[in-house]
Amino acid sequence: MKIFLSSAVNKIDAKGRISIPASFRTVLEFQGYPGVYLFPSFTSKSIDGGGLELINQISESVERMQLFAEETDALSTSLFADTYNLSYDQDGRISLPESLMEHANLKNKAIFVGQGRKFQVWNPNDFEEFKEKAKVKALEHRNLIGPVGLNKVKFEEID
Amino acid sequence: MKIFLSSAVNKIDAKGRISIPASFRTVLEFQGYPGVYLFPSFTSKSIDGGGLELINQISESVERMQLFAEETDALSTSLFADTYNLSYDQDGRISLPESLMEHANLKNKAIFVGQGRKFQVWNPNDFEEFKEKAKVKALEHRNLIGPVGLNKVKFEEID
DNA sequence: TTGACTCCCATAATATCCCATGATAATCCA
DNA sequence: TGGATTATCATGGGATATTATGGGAGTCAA
Repeated sequence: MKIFLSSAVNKIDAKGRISIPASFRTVLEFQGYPGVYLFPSFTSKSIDGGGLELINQISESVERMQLFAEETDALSTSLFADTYNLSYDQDGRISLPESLMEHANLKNKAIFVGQGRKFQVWNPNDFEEFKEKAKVKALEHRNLIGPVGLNKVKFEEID
Repeated sequence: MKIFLSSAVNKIDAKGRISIPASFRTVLEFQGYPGVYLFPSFTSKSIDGGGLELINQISESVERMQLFAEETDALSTSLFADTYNLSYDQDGRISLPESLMEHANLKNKAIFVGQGRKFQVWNPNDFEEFKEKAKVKALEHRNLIGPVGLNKVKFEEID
């Protein structure tokens, strides 16, 4: 499996540890590194996460931008300054940095949400709220998605 | 056989397992991966399912959408967050995640319905109901399908 | 020494593996 | 061709592996 799929609610224990879902760990290790990259989402009260692939993509796009503008220094600074590379223990757990916990409003539970080439970590309640809105938006743009939920098939006679 | 055809009612056992019809497994394996992708249907109380081809189409669609950055998060969330990649055991059984069981109102039986490039999983009773309504609609749009009763039919994708 | 962080082990719940069975469909062969 | 043998399939259940999670003990630094 090469992409982050499905979602799971896990507990944050008394020591501040939380298990990364096993299926997510499989993807991370498939990408060649036993660790995870986390940073605060720009657009929501959640944490963006991924593996080597994600961080490489980000690095590359930042470098491309820096060829053209000096102001991107600010961007890359804030991007990389708040990005953490955490390795998990043999049971697959990490302890989240305080600043990320705060940004995503995490208490004692968190939901890991697969998003294809990356994933997000949310406060479960906040995520429910977001998901409702997301569903509406997705339906609005459903025609752009393609065959999901539709059978775009043409029937044609053969002689 | 390359497409999902016909339908079958199977049992959900005490452990929550259900057999994927053998003919469906043949299609899935033809697509190159021993697993199935399932997600709640946008438009009905059923589960949409397919193989690698389906998930690749979805992934590609999301990639294309990168242009519309602000919608991307919402879209990829509603597409990937509830999508499960389940591999079946050597007897061809999977155990359905709670959230899918709930969405499709599944208890101890489910019907697998072939739909060409994908398939659906329904509560058998709900499906009967749906079929009645579908029949009415089909009659209304009969002119779009062509002569009913023809057996030489070609399925062709539309892009 | 205190607190933060690992490493390691225990455990309960769940998922998966493996084998058995009965039913049905497919094949074979005299 | 018809009857018997083989495959295939859905399903049940015991045994084993995996997963998330709790907690003890050791390490390190201030």
